[in-house]
Amino acid sequence: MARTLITSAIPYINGIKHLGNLVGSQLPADLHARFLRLSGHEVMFICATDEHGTPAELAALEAGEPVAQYCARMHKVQRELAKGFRLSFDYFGRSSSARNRDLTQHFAGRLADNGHLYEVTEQQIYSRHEQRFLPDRYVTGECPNCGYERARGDQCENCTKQLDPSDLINPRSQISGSSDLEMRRTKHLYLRQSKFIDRLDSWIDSQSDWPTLTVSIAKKWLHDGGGLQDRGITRDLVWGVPVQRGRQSWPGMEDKVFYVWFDAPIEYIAATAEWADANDRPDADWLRWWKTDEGAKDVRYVQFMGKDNVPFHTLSFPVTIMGSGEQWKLVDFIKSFNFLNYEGGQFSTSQKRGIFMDQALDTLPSDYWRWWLLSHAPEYSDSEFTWSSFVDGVNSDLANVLGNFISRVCRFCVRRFGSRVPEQGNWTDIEHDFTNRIQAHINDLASLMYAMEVRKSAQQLRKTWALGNEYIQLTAPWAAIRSDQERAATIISYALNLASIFSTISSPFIPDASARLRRSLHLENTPSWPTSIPDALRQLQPGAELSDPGVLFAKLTEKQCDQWKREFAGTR
RNA sequence: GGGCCUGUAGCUCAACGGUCAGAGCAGAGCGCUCAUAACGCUUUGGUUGGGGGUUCGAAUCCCUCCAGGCCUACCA
Repeated sequence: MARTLITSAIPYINGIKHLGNLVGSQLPADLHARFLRLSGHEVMFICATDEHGTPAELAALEAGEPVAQYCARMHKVQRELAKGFRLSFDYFGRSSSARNRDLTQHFAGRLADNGHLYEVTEQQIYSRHEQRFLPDRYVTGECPNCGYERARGDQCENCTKQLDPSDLINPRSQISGSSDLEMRRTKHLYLRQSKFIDRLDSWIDSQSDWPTLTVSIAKKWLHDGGGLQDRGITRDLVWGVPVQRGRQSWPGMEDKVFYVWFDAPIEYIAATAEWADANDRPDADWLRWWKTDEGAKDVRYVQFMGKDNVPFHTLSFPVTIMGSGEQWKLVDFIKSFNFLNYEGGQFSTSQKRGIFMDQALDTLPSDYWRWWLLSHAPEYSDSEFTWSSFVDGVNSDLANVLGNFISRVCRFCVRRFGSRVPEQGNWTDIEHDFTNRIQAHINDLASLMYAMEVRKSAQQLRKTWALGNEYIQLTAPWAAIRSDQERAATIISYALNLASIFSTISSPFIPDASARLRRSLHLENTPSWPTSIPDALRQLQPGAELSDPGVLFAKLTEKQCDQWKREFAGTR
């Protein structure tokens, strides 16, 4: 059996994610995981919260909570929202877990043993008032270049000049406003990424099928300027994985933690271990997904992420893996996404602009969002959410094409055949023709789904749904039943079987509606992807009960659309 | 500043060197009345951002200009 390991970029802990975040990794990853499971693949689908780093500390501070407590609370919130959107993770872990601590320290130890780490003593801004070191961007002051007063320590937003915090005139802490700052010496560990340029280069070159976006970002980092630079992997923070060399302490590195981008991707591995722990399974059960020398040779590993995450997944994390000298699985395919915009601007977490996951679920069931977002996924360029487009898409695709097909067939059956699947007689040329067309459509759909062509898959699925209405229109059972009861029975049975097929092939996009439809057809909710459509069209037993599923998707009104436009116009 | 990406019908997007540049939505006409006033059929919309070049042939390759987006390594 084919095995696929799927990871979605892990969402940061400091708040509720917006729909742009959702469509950029977790949702398409879920689509792929659901499709592969339907197709009989063994799937391990992993996600987690990314909990370390300065923004988490600051968010906790703002919330007036200890950071560990804040993260635990926000993890639960994000986990519940993921459930609300029906994201079918096998495990939703935490980068603050003991498993990730141990693995992160293990990797650091291996890298050190293999000579890939070195110590650098450098000057860093320290705030005496807050008793903490400040990351460059948390220092603000006057730009020496253009005089802009709120320039950040890493770059001036006004003139875009790259800065060093020591360049700033009248520097102060962005966090407290305090100007009681000084330069302090501090020692950090650097990862020799530069040593891996050639290896990374040939590895990336060997990936002939990666998306342009993924490859071009990786290549730019690899070769621009002086080429890939070494990167500091430790920070002077409290909240994070304590710096250790495996199980050993690291002299001179006490009170330091690993950089969040060092431990975050390791959490993909750690979360799989957390999955094993949570299910009382031995280590071998998670290692067989990750170690090629412990059973993972046949695993295909696919990552989903937004384009901002690409450098860490194509370069830094692979260096961690390669540098360990151990047989950890490298990624086989990276599916990266552009950004989703909102009503002519950007979705923004910091400005709280757009629609956030909790608000979305309070407004409409998850299937509505899943369908629109996936059918408009920003695959090849940024794409745009507007309420009008959302309402049009939902009404046209879900209510009119799919929902109405289900409704007209089921209700006809309930009224004319007493809520039982009628006998399916011989097919005419019409049925033979439609069966061929349906088969071709579903074959194409399967190819697109396997290739992770998200928008095209949605388009193809919609085309397949439309065949249902075309069939009903052409065969006109309401006319047939007046003169030929048996013919009408055949038509309705054929259409009901088609509805059953739809419930299966649509389930990766709209799992709830699919399950509801299966309940009305009294089918078990463990479908598998149909390979022989002629057989699938004779699945339902004549005489089997069925019930009216009701309205699967309510049409959205212009009034609602206007209201939402107003409601979500400002910031939350 | 440098790099990458995008610009195609009113809207959202396909086509990535080769039959009249396609699809959905919106618009128009016809049909149907089982159904969520839904559905089906037909149909109107494009000098492919501007200009130049390469080629037998360009939306597609090259140059240039214009517009938008993203990244630029201590936010994640």
